[in-house]
Amino acid sequence: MNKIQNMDKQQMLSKNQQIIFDIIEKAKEPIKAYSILFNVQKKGIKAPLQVYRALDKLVEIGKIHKIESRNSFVACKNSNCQISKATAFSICESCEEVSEISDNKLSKYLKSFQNKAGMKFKKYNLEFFGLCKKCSIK
Amino acid sequence: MNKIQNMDKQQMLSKNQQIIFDIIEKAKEPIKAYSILFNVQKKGIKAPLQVYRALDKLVEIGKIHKIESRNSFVACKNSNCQISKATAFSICESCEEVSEISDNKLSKYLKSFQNKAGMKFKKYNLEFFGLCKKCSIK
DNA sequence: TAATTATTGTTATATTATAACATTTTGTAA
DNA sequence: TTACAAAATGTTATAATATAACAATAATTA
Repeated sequence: MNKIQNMDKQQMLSKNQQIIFDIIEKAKEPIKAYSILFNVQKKGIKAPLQVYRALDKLVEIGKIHKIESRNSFVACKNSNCQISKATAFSICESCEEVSEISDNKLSKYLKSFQNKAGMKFKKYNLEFFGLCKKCSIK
Repeated sequence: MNKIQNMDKQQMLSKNQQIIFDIIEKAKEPIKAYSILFNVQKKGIKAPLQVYRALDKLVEIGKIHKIESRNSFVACKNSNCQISKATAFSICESCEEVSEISDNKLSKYLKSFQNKAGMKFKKYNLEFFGLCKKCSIK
């Protein structure tokens, strides 16, 4: 029995997937693959590839997202999987705080957006950059 | 005299910047840093850092954009600098074709978007993924 | 002309990610 | 319940992407 129940998204996670997901979920900020590796070495996960394989799977099933501009990973905050292929984040360029944006209007607008070239979109990722409230006062 | 006139965007490019910009502009597809390096070695640019420094500058002034999900670079298709901080691309997951989207409604919508958390955005990057026309027929 | 800033050159190294192969575990269906 | 297929794991090596640190030169400005 290598699968462990995880109720959140009706998805069974394997041992390594669960270990790595737990690390990411506990982290208050986006976390990088090699930082995850460092954190799980005491649990027997020794090689980068073990981490990357779990990350790939977790991204695929929408439990985590990759912040492309930062090469880092965050747990999905939307307990229902629905928007795992439609992601938006705000990123503070000063403190590097990242939050997932859930705005129905925005996601509706972007989902319905169709390029003039006639491309059918399956997925999008949007990253906003600026200063968060805290950093803009300073 | 280390600066060379470039009329497009009223921006003087240095020797290395111009060499590297020319490569990117000529390329029909997004091009990666080390591929650029390979292409400019005959012109005396030998080290990755020389490429990355030019890329950083070119991104900063909006002559090129980085496709974050692909770690690659494309020349900006909008001759006026205006939207260099507001970028949108469509990416074919099959043939990897990338096109820059210029849609006034979209950019207007996103520029005016303000996060509920009160963050002021200076910049955004949006990447759509799917199949281009050609690939969706196959 | 001096001072400042931007750019270049160079070596070394850090960071991020995958290839290739062997093995084990899990799910499925005869 | 066995056999087959699919998914996950373990391991070593290496590829690909990016930056640190330092020295020198060129361009701009005061």
